[in-house]
Amino acid sequence: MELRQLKYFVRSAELLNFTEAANDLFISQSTLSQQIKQLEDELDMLLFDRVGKRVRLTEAGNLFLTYARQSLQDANDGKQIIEDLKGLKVGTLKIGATYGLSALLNSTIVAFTKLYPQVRVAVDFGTSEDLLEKLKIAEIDFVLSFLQPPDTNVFESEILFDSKLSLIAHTSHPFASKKKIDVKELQHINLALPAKGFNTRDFLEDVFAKNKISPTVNVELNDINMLLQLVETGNWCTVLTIASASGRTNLRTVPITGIELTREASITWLKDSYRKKAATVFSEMIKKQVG
Amino acid sequence: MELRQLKYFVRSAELLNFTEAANDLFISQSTLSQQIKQLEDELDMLLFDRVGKRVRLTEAGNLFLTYARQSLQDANDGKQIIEDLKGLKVGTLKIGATYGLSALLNSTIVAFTKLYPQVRVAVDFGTSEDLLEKLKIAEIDFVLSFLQPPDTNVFESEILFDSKLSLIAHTSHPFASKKKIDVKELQHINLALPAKGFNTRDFLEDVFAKNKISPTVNVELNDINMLLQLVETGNWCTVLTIASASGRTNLRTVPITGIELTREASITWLKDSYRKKAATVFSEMIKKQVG
DNA sequence: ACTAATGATCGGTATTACCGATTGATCGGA
DNA sequence: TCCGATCAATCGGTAATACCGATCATTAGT
Repeated sequence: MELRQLKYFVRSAELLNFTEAANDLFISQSTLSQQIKQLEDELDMLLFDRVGKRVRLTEAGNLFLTYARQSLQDANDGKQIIEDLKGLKVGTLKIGATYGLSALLNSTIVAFTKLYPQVRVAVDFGTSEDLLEKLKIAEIDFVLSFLQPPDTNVFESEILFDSKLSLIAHTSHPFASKKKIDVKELQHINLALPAKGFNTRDFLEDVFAKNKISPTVNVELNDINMLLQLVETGNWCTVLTIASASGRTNLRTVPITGIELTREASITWLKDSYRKKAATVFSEMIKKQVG
Repeated sequence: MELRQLKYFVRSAELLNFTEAANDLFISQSTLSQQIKQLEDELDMLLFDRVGKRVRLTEAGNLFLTYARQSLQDANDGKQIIEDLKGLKVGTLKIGATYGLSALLNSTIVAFTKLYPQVRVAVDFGTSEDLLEKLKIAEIDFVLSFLQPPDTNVFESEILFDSKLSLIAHTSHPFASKKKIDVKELQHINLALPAKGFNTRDFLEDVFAKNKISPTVNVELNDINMLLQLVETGNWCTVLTIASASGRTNLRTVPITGIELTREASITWLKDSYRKKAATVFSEMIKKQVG
């Protein structure tokens, strides 16, 4: 049994005339006759009652017709869902992102879902390491992070934009009004920083070590939003990329001088792997947004 | 797109291993690979994500899988319903019968539905002419009647049993206790007969004419059951086949002598037409019942 | 009785499903 | 780090079959 035969059968059952059905299907009458016969042989049951030059559906044919139609319909629906996917009318986009890029991500999500409201967007926040692991097993479509993945055999990265690390303080904080701040001054500020393991934190620790300074870290958190909320109380400052604080009007970013603190935000894909349409489109929107 | 390809795709999606799937499907790995590729080409969309020696479903593949499964399921269900039909687990049996055979019909229906409770039986009572018309356009599966259809090019008949016409009287009626009655004696009885057009009535009229007798016909009815109920009042007698009165204990049948009044009950099919299984089985049950 | 219409059948051709062998790549273990 | 095992893709050849045109048999309508 093949869909081709079902198609021939259904059309024949509708027209109850093999010759017309054959023309309608752009095949010869003999082919149609043979294919119907083949289907009947396989089912070991007559589907049509040939009486004279007329054909009628047998009881079996009538019963079978429903299922044949449905089978064709389902196959067609499958084809259609693929077309919808091409047009981004369905599907789920799974994004992995580090907290530092949540601001950028949020605005892109808003724009994306406006254009493609039927695509579900699932965001997975986590550390770069965790996210790359998930990317490896295709649990997510791509990763937005500041980390450049080392293994270029498995991953494929593209730099989105540069974002300098800077001091982030609430407007009420004494340092908020400063034009700039030297890296060594960080020692005199109460800091709330991302927990160890966070890429930015590890990067910072490296910087601190190299500059032989040891700032006061009162609080460390594994949630950037909570961190920023703490900063908004005015009790602490933090150090993050400028992009991290975008959208929060009551926070000020103060450039840190005395050392190069540029971080490269990048998008990372699984190398040589199929990229779903929604992912490609979304990444293009991100690039446009930052470019 | 063919069911074969969908079958290959589904199994491959389940095992996520082309080699195993190919073995499972009893085809070569190369064939499987080609067929999957062909399906992907038609959909213009990758269904599998080939990464290294692994295959994963793409988002499109995942979406398509549901429909592919359903399409296969429907085709299979169609096949199953045909099998059920062969085993008489579904379907409708449409029987045309003249009233005279209702008693026989009833008992066979009881037996049939006991064996095949899932087959619906629809009985169409009417005159032989009406029923044969319906048989011609396949509205019913066969006709049970006393009439032998003249057109043997269209119809195909088989005699089920002989049933003599006899006088039917209520136990309280004076004639009920007679052992036999001569055809000429009918003139002295008040008769209730089937309406003109009914086969038995037309046959009787012919007999009356040939014997030059004119019995008193007080009542004529186009409903045999009503006719028998009238007879049960004791006011009238009627003339029907013995089979017609079977099952009614308060009626007596009195053989009519002096003329041959044998009627042949027959089953009539549409010639050279497909006979549904239920119809064949039912007719065999009738033959067994009368044999 | 004749004619047009219809489905089945037959022989031949083009397509294609299928296979085995091979290649290229990857993975896991020694 | 190398080697063998594993896996999917590809190629060339073969067998199966979908398809066609021609023809035949039957039938419905004139």
